[in-house]
Amino acid sequence: MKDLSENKGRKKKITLKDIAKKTGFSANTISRALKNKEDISKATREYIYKVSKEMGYIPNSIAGSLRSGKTRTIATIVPDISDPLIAIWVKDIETRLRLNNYNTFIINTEEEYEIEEDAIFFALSKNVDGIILCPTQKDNKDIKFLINNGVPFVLLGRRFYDLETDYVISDDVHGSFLAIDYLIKKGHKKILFMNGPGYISSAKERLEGYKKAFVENNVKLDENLIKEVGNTSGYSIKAINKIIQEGLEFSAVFAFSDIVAWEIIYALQNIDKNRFKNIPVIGFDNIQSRFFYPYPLTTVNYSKKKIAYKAVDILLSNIEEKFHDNFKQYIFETNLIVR
Amino acid sequence: MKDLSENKGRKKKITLKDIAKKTGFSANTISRALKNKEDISKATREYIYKVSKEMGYIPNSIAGSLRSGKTRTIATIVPDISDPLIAIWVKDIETRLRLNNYNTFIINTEEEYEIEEDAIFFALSKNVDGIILCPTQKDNKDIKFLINNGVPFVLLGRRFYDLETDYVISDDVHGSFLAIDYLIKKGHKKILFMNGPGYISSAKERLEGYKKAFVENNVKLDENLIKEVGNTSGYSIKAINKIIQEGLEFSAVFAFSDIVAWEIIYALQNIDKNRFKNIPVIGFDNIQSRFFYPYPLTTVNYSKKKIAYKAVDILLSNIEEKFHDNFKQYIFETNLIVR
DNA sequence: TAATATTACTTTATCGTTAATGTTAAATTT
DNA sequence: AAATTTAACATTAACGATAAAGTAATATTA
Repeated sequence: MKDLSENKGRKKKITLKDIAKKTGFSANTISRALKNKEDISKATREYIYKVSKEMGYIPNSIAGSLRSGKTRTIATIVPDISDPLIAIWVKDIETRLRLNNYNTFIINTEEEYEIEEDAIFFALSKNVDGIILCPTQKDNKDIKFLINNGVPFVLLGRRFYDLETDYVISDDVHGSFLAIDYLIKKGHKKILFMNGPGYISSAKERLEGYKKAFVENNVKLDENLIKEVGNTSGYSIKAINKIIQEGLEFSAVFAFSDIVAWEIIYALQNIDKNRFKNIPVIGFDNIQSRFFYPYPLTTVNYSKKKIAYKAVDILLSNIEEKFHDNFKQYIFETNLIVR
Repeated sequence: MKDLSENKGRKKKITLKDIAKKTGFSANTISRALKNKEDISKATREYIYKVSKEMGYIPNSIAGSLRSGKTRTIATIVPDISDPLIAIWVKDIETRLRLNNYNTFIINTEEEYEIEEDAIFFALSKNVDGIILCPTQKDNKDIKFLINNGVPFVLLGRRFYDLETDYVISDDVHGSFLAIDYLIKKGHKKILFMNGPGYISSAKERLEGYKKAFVENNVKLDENLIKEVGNTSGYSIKAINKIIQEGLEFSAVFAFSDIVAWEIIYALQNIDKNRFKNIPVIGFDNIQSRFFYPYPLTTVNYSKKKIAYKAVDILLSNIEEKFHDNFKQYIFETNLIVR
């Protein structure tokens, strides 16, 4: 940071060897001194620190990783970093990892299994110490591969029923139940459920909570009101337009996510502001927890920070402990925020 | 992906040597075959491909990088990945890089210069081929360091006036001018400007556009209406509350970003829905371009995808060309979206 | 005081790949 | 038929760090 010379080409990188030559110690001693290992005298350590700083030494962690077998790098594989929920998760993951001297690279799967598979192989070829994965769930071969190869990983937000893995999720059944219970107690019986794709575990569980609320309130459930929407931008708008065109009746909407909820509200306003103005729409995830959107959205909340941190903590403990026989499976509580 | 054995420990990784032993060729030949280099017969190449697939070979790119000096990895250093604008940028960056067989890791600086400096050193120690950086601009020592060490990098969204670098930004002066010109032509004279911190180039330029619009419309500008807000969540809410308590008069608001605009609208609604209902608030960035929020926000738009892609393209061309004497500086056009 | 332990190092080997150079047999040219 | 080129490999060394094992001087203990 001090040597602002005129040299425009890439400078020769300083290595341990260079510091060794300058100080008269061996490269190994330099390494051990800079890594605060034992068997180095205080004077030597301080001297080596001083010289390496003067020389502008930047350790080559690639080389270190090759030898040590550790990269202190985690792959975070998610559907889409530009989804606000994912972005919030990833932010907290990155922060938590950084404070533990780990770093992460992000890969977006775009909810495509092939990209997920590529991402995992890519991660392994980069010798990551572990993987945080929000799986597409369109297949589970790659997850089996991770299990069989003993790669430390943790699932985020989704889980498999036919595979034992570590995971961190929100209590989707309960969250969904709370939302529907609230609506039913407000007198709604025809609650349109714009759920996510059925192969995603969180969608399965939110459906379970939806049904449970009808059963517990002794209200008959109309299966026609249960819809599945994709997660591409604008998908829900088209879906709700079609639903309304087809003449389906409903008095409230429960959406798979806040994003879907926004689209529904957006679409309903566009179709007929007055006609739908008394139709409550409830979302999921409370992505407003860190933003202040002027539109008050009732939504199912849970601590995204806790989920992200827990995922990191589980992964790092697995990496550092090496062996774990009992699976670490966390389900974080959900509550309803009425706005 | 096929060997789903019961082995729970981490499996011995297959190396080029293992394939060499199995096939009878040398490790070098295996490497060259798998990398589609020359001087390998078609039959040999196909045979090696087959065997390496059967053995479940995953290349150790750490080792390859150490030897070749290339990592095909880019560091993306941004203030906060959970900011929707940044998340959109980063998504497009990751996609574009992935399609070019590069990958990226993300570091959040939280707008702190020390973290930015750490991030850059971290990136260099990871031997990245280049850096995409949205700088805090609280200092520029690290940028000078990058320049002097010939590290390929490109600035995203912000630029320095006292340093020649590659950068990609939006036309902030013009975007800001458009917004204010629109408001003035609507009859507004007291336009509160909730700008970003003054040391950020985009804030400087938006202020320039703000002033320009007053000059060109021959309207006297009240310097008291120019405020700077921080970028932590909720900051603008507190700021606008204070401004209103102090009795400052204004008939319209121009915000540094959509996020700030949302907070302003949120706060105004909270204070007195009726009193402020005719106060237009204009944002910047059009983060709704990929979402459908039900609240119509007038905002300055530009192509976030073009900016992100251009940043990647510049960086990769710098990496691959090695030498570039003329700086690549792109300013993308802005327009006003009235909602 | 001899035996042992400790301190503070050094030396050597190795991680897995790939760049650079070397080799051999067959094909081509003269 | 001798000389030269080419194809298709193999061998060696190196990237830069660190783990493991070795060593010499000094300190401690029996």
